[in-house]
Amino acid sequence: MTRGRPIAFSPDEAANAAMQVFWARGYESASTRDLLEAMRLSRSSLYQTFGNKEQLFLEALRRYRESLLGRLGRRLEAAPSAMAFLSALFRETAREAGSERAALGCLIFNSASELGQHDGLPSQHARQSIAAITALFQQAVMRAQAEGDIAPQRDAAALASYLTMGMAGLRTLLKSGSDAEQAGQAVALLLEGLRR
Amino acid sequence: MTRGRPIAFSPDEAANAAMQVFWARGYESASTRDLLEAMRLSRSSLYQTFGNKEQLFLEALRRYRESLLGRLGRRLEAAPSAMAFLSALFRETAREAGSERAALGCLIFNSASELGQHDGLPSQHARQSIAAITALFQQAVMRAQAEGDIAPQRDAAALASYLTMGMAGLRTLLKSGSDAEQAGQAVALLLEGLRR
DNA sequence: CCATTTATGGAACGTTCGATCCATAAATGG
DNA sequence: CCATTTATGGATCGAACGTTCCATAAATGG
Repeated sequence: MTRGRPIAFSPDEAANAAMQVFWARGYESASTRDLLEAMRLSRSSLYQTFGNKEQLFLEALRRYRESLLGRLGRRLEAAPSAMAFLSALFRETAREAGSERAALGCLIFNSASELGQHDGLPSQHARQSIAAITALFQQAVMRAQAEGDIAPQRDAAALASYLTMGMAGLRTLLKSGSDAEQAGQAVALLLEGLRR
Repeated sequence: MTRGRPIAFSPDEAANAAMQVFWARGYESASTRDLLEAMRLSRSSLYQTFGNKEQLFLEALRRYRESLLGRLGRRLEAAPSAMAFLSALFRETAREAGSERAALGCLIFNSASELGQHDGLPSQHARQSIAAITALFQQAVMRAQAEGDIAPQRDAAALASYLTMGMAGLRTLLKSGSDAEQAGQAVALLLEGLRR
């Protein structure tokens, strides 16, 4: 059917490489040179395959979100209890303190902070991604209520917002270099507030 | 004593105008054109008076930090109780939801998020500013313990980190456009965690 | 009023930005 | 093997970036 020279790179791997660049450097600060180098393709191929920088970012953010939510969703399903899932998630994140991983932060919260209330798709998608995280937290909270770890009369949506706020704050602390003790203490208190 | 043409602008007001620009647009995204327009002076005057963009940012961040900490310190002193101060601070911040003020966020947390663990003075100063906020929170917590609103055996430093994490997260939520109900619920839970 | 000092406005610097275009390379189906 | 199709590499675009520089304007002290 198709004729012509076949593609010499994997669009999938290229998009993942772009995601890493946006993750490490932010939307605006990620230059097309940075992206091309990491994606290992030519300018022509980038623009032909992904449109432009904004569309490439949207694709990177989409991949990040789906990957993150997929991973968390599976972890939540596999966890012995929803509370165990939440505890482990926050404690493990706090334990990243000082690492390169911690300095990266989370692409979603990074983007939300960078893009704020801007017009345009990148900002919109970042906000929707935060909402998706909150929805997952609410799912976990409701399961924890069913499992008797959280009082059933408590507002699950409110607790989910509380957890999203906590994770956003934790990511900010880690990005600004707070140590494992500080992050761990803050997370311990956050989780205490969840149980009662 | 001094001879020559006198300055035609107030360096103080110019620095405050620059602070507003960095606050609204971020360090990298604030262009010299933006700054000059807001500061109402010429390129020459900017570079002669403030050195360069980095030094101007450091001055803007210094002003923001001193202004914020000064204001919070006075509010804490004047408050009937440290717990009342903390409650009011977080509740009022949550009530900003949806406003232009909320979309701006906090210059310190904005900068910490944008600059992360970069080398260089801007990143360092942003981190130190966060540490200063945590120190103020710890002061408030210790006073609340002395006043009987927080159990004295609880770790004041840990509670301060918890509050800094909460404020950082709250600012992120507000920046990404969460509504007053969501922010208010999250803050209410945060403050509950403080009391016990 | 003049010499001196400093501020000002604007031109210009080299670099980098995202994006476009075109000639060429490389594969295909017929 | 050829006509066709598509990818590739690189030159190039105009705009914007932070910064420097210089001629000029405007005030001062003597």
